Amino acid sequence: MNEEPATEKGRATRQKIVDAATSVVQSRGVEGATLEEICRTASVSKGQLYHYFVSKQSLIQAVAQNTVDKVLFYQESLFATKETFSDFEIWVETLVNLQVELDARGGCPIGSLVPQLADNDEGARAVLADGFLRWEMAIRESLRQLKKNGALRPEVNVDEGALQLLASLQGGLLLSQVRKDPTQLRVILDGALLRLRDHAPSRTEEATQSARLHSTA
Amino acid sequence: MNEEPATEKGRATRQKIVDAATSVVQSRGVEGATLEEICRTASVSKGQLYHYFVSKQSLIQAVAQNTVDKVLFYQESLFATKETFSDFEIWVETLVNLQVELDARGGCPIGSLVPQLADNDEGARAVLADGFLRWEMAIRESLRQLKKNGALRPEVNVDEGALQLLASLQGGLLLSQVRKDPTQLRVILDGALLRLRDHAPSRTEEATQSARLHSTA
DNA sequence: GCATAAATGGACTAACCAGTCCATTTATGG
DNA sequence: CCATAAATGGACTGGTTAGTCCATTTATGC
Repeated sequence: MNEEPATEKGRATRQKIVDAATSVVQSRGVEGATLEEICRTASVSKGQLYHYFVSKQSLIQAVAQNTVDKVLFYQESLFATKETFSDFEIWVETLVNLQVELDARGGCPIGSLVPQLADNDEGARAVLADGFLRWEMAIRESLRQLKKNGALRPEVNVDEGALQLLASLQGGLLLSQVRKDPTQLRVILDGALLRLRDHAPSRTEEATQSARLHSTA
Repeated sequence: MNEEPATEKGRATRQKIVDAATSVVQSRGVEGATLEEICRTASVSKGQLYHYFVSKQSLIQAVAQNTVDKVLFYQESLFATKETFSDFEIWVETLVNLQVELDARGGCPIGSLVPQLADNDEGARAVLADGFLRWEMAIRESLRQLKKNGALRPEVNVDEGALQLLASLQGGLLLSQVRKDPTQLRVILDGALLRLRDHAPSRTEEATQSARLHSTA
């Protein structure tokens, strides 16, 4: 479908275009993003864009893939080491703080693309669905780790838990965005963690973990 | 901003335009919806459209309001009588069945508009935020009723519960849409309901304390 | 039924947009 | 260095779009 760059320079230019397009799509939406603005943002000519992409649609699919890769690179790093419940609380705080910095704008970069692409572009839908699957698996592995460490009771269904946590995150980001209030995300995610936490070990250990969380702030 | 119809016929025409626009926006997106397709769908001329709306943006705001009204008319009816927990389970089944009928397309009509409008159109954002508030209040009232009937323990925080349920619904619809699998919504909502029934203690105090400690930025 | 206002139909425009085309420049491999 | 391929710049086009304008038709109130 697309021209694969043959040289290093070509690959760099292609990536520059995809990054610019990702940024423009994020702020203007898929249909609102024009190739002219993308070219201007990337400091690239129209000829270059069509040298690397056969159509706007194929560029948009690359944008979807790029968005997924960026978000998951970050999220997978956050989920790399999750041993205790307070690690998850730190994760929540990290996400809330990010939304504060962004002024609650943008929502989830992946989630925002879903209503615009899922029903009209099967290729893009598959890319986004794959992104959410990777995300869900990262959460699932972390919960499994927690269980292994005894921070979760064996009866806890980590598969369902991961899916529900991801859904709460998506809904939380949506509500934070529309209400311009990042603290909504905290209340929502804390609630989602709650059910898992009900199965957490004794109050004493919980207090220790809580203390550690608050002292590292 | 808009011309208010002076006659009954005028009001009918205006509504016909808004309904057509709502439908077109749902399938093509805000930017993808053209005034020509809207006029064709409504069987109305360009002159009529601009007789009732000063711009595309003001039409889109009317679409947002119309979408909110339609969804909430339906949802508020569903929440009218909620006495027991199985009433909520029926609510979940109703929503899942609706998504099956729709082939998991469209997602939440209100939620889908958020990424497209919240950051670029303050008027539309306010309309959507108000819609979610009404929705949250309907859920809240139902939970309060449940509590009154003894189906929920007195310690349950219905305010947080309503918000978390709404977030799970939004995230669940998003994931169902992108995965083309309506059953995702059931797993997600059942989990959120279970959380309320099993009555986890509220973490409000701790959450606010955590917020205080972390929001030094 | 008449004067006035509301509603309607549709041609028209200026701007814009995705996509084309091709001449020119730059890199690569032998 | 030379031949070839890759990369670049940007003018151009045909179709589309939001928005305009105005003549005509239809309704309303007195």
